[in-house]
Amino acid sequence: MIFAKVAGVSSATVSRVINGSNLVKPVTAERVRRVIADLKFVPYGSATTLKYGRSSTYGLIIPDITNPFFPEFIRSFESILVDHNQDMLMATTDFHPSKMQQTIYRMLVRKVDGIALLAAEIETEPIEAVIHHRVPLVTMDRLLLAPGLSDVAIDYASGMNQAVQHLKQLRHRKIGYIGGSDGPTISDHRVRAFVNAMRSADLEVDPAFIRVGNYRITGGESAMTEVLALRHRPTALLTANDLTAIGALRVIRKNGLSVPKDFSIVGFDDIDLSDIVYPAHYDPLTLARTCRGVLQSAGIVGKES
Amino acid sequence: MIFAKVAGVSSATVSRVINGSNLVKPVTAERVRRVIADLKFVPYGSATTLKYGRSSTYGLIIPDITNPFFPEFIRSFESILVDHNQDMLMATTDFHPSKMQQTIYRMLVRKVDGIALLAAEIETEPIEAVIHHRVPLVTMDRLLLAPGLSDVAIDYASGMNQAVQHLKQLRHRKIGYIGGSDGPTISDHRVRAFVNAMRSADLEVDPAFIRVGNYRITGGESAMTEVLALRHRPTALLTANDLTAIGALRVIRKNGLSVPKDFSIVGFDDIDLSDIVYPAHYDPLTLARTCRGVLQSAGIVGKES
DNA sequence: ATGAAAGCGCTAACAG
DNA sequence: CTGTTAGCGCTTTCAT
Repeated sequence: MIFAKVAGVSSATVSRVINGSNLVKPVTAERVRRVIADLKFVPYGSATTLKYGRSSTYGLIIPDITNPFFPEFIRSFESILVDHNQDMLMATTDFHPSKMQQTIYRMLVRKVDGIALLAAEIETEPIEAVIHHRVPLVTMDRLLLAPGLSDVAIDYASGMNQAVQHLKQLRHRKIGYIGGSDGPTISDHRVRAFVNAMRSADLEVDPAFIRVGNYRITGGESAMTEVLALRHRPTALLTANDLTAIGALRVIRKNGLSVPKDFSIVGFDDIDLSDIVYPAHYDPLTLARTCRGVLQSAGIVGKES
Repeated sequence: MIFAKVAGVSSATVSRVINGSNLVKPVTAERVRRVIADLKFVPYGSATTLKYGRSSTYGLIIPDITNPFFPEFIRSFESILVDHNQDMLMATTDFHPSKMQQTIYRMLVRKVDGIALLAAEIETEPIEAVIHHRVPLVTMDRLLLAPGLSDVAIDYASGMNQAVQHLKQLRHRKIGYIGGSDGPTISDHRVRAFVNAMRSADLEVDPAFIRVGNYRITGGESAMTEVLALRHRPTALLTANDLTAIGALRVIRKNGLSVPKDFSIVGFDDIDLSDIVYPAHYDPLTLARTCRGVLQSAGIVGKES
């Protein structure tokens, strides 16, 4: 180590000083610290990673950073990481399973200490790779568990009940639902929760009022267009997430109708949007707790803190 | 290498196969590939990083991921990185200089191959550290250059001219401006561009119409509150970015006034918000070009592609 | 209280 | 065409 020679010590001593070992004579430590500052010495993280297989880096995989829910999540997630001196490797899948596979591979190469996977694409292959390499993995709303695989699930039942009750109090009876993408994914849970909530509220579910979206604005738009084409329309709509709500809203406005006069729209994320009624389902606290759950499972945050 | 023995070759050969060297007999290569797949072998990136000092990772530092401009930027940035098999280390400063310093340090430890710094906090010390370690650094709108330091600047003059001309055509004469944070930062450029644009349009600049914000919704709100308290009000407002515009909008609505009836508001980022007039200044193309500029300077993208 | 040395996994140079 | 080896920087054990 070239640097150590300048300080007149061995690299071992430098290492000890940097890691705050108390085995170094204060005078020596002080001298080393001064040289570190003078020479702007920065250690090589990769050497430590190589030696110990830990990278102090966590991977975060999200489907779509354009969905305002995710920036808020990222913010909390990163903040917790930073507090623990960990870095965040972030990647977007854009809903492409192949991108997700690449991303996971790259994260394994970088030896991340854990992965939070918020993308719903149910590709089991890359997930198995993660488990095989014993990298803690936390998914969201997949409702699948396995050794090395945790899942943080949202309590849809309660959220949907809140939303439906809220609409019922506003005297809505004909309530529709615009879900997430078709297929055997998360969205099922939400639809089911919606149907159950309607039953609990003694309201009838009209199948024509249940539409499929894609978690994005476009999905909300096309679903709402379908709804407007119906002979009998619902008077209120729940949506799988807030982007879907925004899309629906746009179509409503484009057609000269208005919220809340002609329709009530309830989103499902508590994104910061005015003019719309939200049950605070994913409120900041819940959000932070979710993050904490993710990181607890990954083992970097203790159960209490 | 334990793994290499299973395949009956040396680690060097495995390395050659992985890196696509043509010095390996096809039969051998095939056999190695099969074992790689069977054993789900994933190389240790940190070993390569240690050997060559390159990590194939780029750092992206932003002030506030809650500002919708940044997710859109991140998306483009990451997409270009992924195309080049690079990873993204992302960090938020939340406008805290100390966070920025920590972040940069951590990125140096991780031996990132380049840093894109979109946060405006003008702390020269951490920036000097980056330059000292010869890590390519690209800033945005700092308008400062140095060896190893590039800057991608936005053409405010043109944007402001577009905006002012647009408002003038709508017959506005009393146009105000809500800027970014106070102090000797970027926002200066924008204010100056605004004043110049007004002059070019032969419109008078009323100092009372020029207000300070903070690039966030709250800043737009308080500045707009001040504006509403004025005896003579402007009829149109330009804002430093879109969040500021949203804040102003909120206050306008809260006071029973409306856009565009009582005020015209023009934001400055082209975020996806309806109901508001935007000159497409940071349109997707411009955005991508900006990213490309950032990455070109960092050396991972060629001048033409 | 400090130094010497080994070893983490990879790859380029060299030897065969 | 393939194997051997050195060395990247760090930390820890073992000497001293």
